[in-house]
Amino acid sequence: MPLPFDPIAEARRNWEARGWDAVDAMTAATSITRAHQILLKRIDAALEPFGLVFSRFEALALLSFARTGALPLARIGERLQVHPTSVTNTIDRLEADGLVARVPHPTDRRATLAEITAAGRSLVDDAAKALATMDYGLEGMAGTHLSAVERSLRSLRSAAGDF
Amino acid sequence: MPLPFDPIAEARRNWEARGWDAVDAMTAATSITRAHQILLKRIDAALEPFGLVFSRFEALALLSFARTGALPLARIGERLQVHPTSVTNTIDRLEADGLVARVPHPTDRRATLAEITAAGRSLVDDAAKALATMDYGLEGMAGTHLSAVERSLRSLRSAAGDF
DNA sequence: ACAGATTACTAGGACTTCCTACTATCTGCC
DNA sequence: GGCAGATAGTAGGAAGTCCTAGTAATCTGT
Repeated sequence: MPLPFDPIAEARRNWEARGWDAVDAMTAATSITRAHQILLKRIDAALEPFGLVFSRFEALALLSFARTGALPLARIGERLQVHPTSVTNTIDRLEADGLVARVPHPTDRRATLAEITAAGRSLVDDAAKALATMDYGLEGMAGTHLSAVERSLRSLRSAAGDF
Repeated sequence: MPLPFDPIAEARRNWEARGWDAVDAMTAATSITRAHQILLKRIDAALEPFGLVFSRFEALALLSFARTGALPLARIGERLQVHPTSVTNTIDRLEADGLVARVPHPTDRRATLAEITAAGRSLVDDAAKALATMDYGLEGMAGTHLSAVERSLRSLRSAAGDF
């Protein structure tokens, strides 16, 4: 049951009426928050048949691209930009499902490698196809808009120190 | 410690090499996810001195704009696009901090109104100023990019049935 | 008038993420 | 060598979100 008006446009009007500043930033930030919420729900729904959620899919995909199919957990956290403890949790789940295996690092005894299994490779490939089919939750968004979003957010990520 | 490369651009290369589809959608979706993560962290940090997080701030701001300063919880959930149980949780916290009060709906005995208190009004105003000062986490993003993001995501929100 | 469908809210539980703190290990420099 | 500081991973805990299920009240159609 959609609202009869755009709630973000309405928030903008309220903000302006109150004399609060940075209205453009507020609407952009709120839009991003809501877009994330929509996408995550759609993507997780698409991944549900595979027993995955987006974060686990991302980790699995990353491992599938590694030359040896294995990476230290710390490396995974850097690439996916998540907290070390989140990586532990993600890999715990993937390991419990037999999609990755923890193996000791050959030279650094502090480190643990997560290595994708054959089952993991097979699953991530099917899951990627399923996600592509539903355009990662963005179906209906024009290609020009996709590029515009990616381009605009790149400066934010860069300024945040991602790369 | 930034990565020496853009992890999303790198993901794009890997996706293409593997022959996976919807690469533009993948990069856009991943960018939105990451942007949300960055923003939420910055915004919550800015709200921390006020004892708020973004979701509680949004609820408080919404109530401050209501003509009577009060709304049924269901109305709040619709406007903020969150699950009813999340509203209960949000209002629980705000009520515990004396920023809103639950009052019975005058005509519908199923419903409960959340009414902003004087303390709540004062706090939300200060918090809004603090958020404006740091541009809702988007400082450094050009105005044209802000508008581009908002415009591009509006079609997504509309297609998702928000309004 | 009234039974069935709908709506409002909340309790309990699952899940994900982050933070702090801790152990084990490695690295750089004296 | 050996010690201080950095790095890798995990346990325990807090917070937020959603889902399912359940109670109470209201609305609807006949």
